[in-house]
Amino acid sequence: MVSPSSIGPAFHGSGHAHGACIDDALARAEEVCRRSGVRLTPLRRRVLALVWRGHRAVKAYDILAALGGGRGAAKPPTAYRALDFLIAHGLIHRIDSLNAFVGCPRPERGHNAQFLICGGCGEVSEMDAAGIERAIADRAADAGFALSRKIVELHGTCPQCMASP
Amino acid sequence: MVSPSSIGPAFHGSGHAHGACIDDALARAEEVCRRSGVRLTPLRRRVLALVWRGHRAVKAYDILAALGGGRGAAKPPTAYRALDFLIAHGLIHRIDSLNAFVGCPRPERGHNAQFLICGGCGEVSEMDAAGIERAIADRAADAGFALSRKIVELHGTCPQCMASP
DNA sequence: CACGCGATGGATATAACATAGCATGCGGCG
DNA sequence: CGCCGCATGCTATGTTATATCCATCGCGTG
Repeated sequence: MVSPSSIGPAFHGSGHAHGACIDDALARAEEVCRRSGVRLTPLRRRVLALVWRGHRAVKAYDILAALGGGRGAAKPPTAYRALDFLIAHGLIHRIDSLNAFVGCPRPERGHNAQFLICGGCGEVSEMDAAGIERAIADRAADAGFALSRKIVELHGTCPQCMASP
Repeated sequence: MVSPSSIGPAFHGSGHAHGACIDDALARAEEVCRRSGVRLTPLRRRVLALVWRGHRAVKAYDILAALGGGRGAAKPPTAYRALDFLIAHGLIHRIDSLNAFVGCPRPERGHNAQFLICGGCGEVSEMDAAGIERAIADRAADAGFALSRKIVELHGTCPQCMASP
């Protein structure tokens, strides 16, 4: 069995009960914030849920549009501030090559991450591959380069999309 | 001795005759275009030279500003079209995490690339590290994921900037 | 030459992404 | 109460990128 938000190169495809993923993510987020002594306010919670609408990267302005349901539409800073908070606490990741955001399935762990991004279905899968990290650390050390942020975004086609074009 | 545009984790710092890097890059580009049967027009050449102004990533709108020297300023599509051409022919790379562009020191080879990006001086160093490529390919294969574009952008501090803060 | 054709790039407009700076409300605490 | 810090809202603006249309140029062919 595979838990709903398991990490690793597990692509979910269309056939899973995604509500559980969202609930799980929100529960983990509550816990992370509680421990850090920061507030997962209703707005931040809403934004987090929106990012978790699927296992795909979500654009800031799509979140903004979803927020602004009522008459007064939400303004960009509202969305970006919430996103910044969620990133700062490791609850979501920014995918630079897409200008978009994806939920982190393991916010409780300070971990390195690499992303597999399917061009077919848009699904993003987060990995923490020790081999990749090691290769990067080795090469940086050779160069005398002190690493801070490591961006590994791998575009391609997931197994499901390979099977059904 | 190190050639001006050698590949690898060689940071250039401020003390090198950069004119040679530019000349070298332009000469390589001429050769690449000649072989591919495409035209390195004056505009494209100018943009390439501008990207090579230093070993740093250059923003599209900075190029645009530099182009628009005369009275009628150049328009965005002019710069983006030239940049797209240069990317398509492997003469420059886009650094997604910076929304910027950097010259490729080895346009003649279809190679994989990883970037070391110094937050101190802004210098970008291109590598082709077999170990990193292998680790990525292995992990993707495990996941049944067919890779297309691989983005590896490593932010941190270069040896020179570590030495002189 | 006249014509058509593909490549190039100029002009206008707009879309998409992101931040600055300031005002307001609210809860905690001395 | 008076003050502070935080979260959120607002206006405005800055930055990055693309769509669409059209003028031009070089070139091969009828």
